Amino acid sequence: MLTQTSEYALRAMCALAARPGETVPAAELATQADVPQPYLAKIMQQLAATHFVSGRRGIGGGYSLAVDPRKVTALELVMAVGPIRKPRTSTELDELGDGFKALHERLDRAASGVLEVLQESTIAELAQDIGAIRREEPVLSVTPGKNGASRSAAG
Amino acid sequence: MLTQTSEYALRAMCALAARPGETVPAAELATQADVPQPYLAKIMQQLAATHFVSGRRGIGGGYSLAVDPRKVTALELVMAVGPIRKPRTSTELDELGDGFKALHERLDRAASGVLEVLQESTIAELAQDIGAIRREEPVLSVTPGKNGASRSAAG
DNA sequence: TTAATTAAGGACAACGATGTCCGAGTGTTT
DNA sequence: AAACACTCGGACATCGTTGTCCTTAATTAA
Repeated sequence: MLTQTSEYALRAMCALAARPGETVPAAELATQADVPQPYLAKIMQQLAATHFVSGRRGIGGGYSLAVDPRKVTALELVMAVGPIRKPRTSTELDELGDGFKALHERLDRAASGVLEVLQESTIAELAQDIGAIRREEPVLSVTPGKNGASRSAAG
Repeated sequence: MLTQTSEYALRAMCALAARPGETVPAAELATQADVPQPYLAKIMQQLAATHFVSGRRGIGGGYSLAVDPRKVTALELVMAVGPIRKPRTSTELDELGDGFKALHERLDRAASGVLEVLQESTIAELAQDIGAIRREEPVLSVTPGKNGASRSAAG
């Protein structure tokens, strides 16, 4: 029903929604969203192809939001990265015969519950608690010395 | 979340629960539950290994219920054929940082909804409507004539 | 222009879910 | 007992998802 990719996409999108206007590299998003970096890159590609984010290459590049997070639901995002298993139509139920009505009713009700939760949740709502992660240093420059490593994290 | 195998297992188990005491071949269950025959065989194996059903080989063999359908929940059955994705514990939520609380709360709520539906449904309840399928001829013996098909089920 | 940085895109590997097949075991018949 | 028919049980193949890697393209700084 809900795949791993779905959750990765939601986390990354929320992390991005917490930085409105900013262009964030995929590597940084992967760190904040706790997603394998190469795989998140793949997911971000899909989100860029479906115009949820826009990617910019080169120095200072990265991904930035291309939509209003208050108007995009979690369901739309999940559908963008992969087809979601929708509950059966009543027509399909008839095909199987009437014997499994009780079973299919319950299964479909469970599936509908998941869809509703996703439908009712906007990206902005899901990302509302984020911002706490901004307290930490985003990414540490690993270039050795030169101007002196100022990476004492415990501030 | 809920895999195809889960649904197959539930349908087959319901079909079996509608024939208490009987030993039904996997092929017949596959027909009634509308599941690919060779694949259902594999699922029935798992259900036999987990002692939900007991298999008997040879002529007149098949599968029979090994549990009380009123005391087995759909959740137990689903877990028997494959691990189900359970909601995160609050401890795991802390590991990821506090930023994604709202997101994970909703996702877990959706997952919990599915679990609850499965938990609240016993096999007996799900199979209550079955029996209608017994009106139809179960499987037609395709062996031509000889001693004549004496297996007219409609008594 | 050259070098550095970053996304875009495709090829490849690993894994589980799904689907198919053949051998082992059981009962019937001779 | 031996041969045979029937059915389960485990091994094999296929497919999509998940995850990694490498090459290419675009953008910026020097």
